[in-house]
Amino acid sequence: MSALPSAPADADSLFHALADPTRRDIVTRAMHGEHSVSALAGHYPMSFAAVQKHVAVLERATLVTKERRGREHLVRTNIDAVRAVAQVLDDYETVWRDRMDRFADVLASRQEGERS
Amino acid sequence: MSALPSAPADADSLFHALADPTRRDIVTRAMHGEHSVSALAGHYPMSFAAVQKHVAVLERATLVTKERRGREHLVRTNIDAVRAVAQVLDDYETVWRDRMDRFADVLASRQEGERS
DNA sequence: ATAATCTACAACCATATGGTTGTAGATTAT
DNA sequence: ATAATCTACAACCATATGGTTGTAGATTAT
Repeated sequence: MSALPSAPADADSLFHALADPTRRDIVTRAMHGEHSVSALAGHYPMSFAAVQKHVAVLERATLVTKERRGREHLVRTNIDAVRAVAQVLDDYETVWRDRMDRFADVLASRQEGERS
Repeated sequence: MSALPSAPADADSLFHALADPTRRDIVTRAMHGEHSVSALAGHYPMSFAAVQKHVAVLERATLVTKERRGREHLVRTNIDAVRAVAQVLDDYETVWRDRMDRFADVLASRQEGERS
């Protein structure tokens, strides 16, 4: 569907980036619209530098991108990276489901055996 | 569907637990069947104690459960916790989609205005 | 009974992480 | 031109993290 403007980062960076409530909140805000780093910083009880670091972590994980507009750097969520993480989890789900199916097969063939 | 044998942990613990390749591998192995902690430890180039710590992190995050069988503690993946993480990401996806829909509406009504 | 196996946990260490303040470079506003 | 705003980054600090070895308690095997 969408082109790949930046290949998603490794699972390590992605999960680590999402393992912080401030960063998850930034991802949510940056989905609803563009925000400068200082606009974002205004929402959190910490220094601008701290928020800037959080944005940098998200950027390294490809979860957000920054576009320079004048002296501001607008932060935007990269939904493809979110989807990449979801994909990892869906893969787990698939593995689980396959295993359940095989398990059901074994049970079924056992019942066949008992019946005959 | 499935009952809740243990309420999933907070998103912080869940994402953090998944942000390590060894732990993700343990989750995968423990989906395919039960493994004792030492059986798991055999697969990784680190001490038993290190693996035991990884299992403890996964257990605190509710991603695995341990059931004692004799002197062994069998580790099993809790698929509901995996689903809980997937849910968080699906929520992002939903928010994004809603935003896209509203955006499309705005564009459509604008075109209406131009046509009339 | 004794030895071996499995797990838990303490103590320790190096590095990563999340926060701080301060300085400096770009850009915009006055 | 000068001041204000926005961002980047260095230096620093306390704590968390991922690893280690060692000790000890349960359980199983001999």
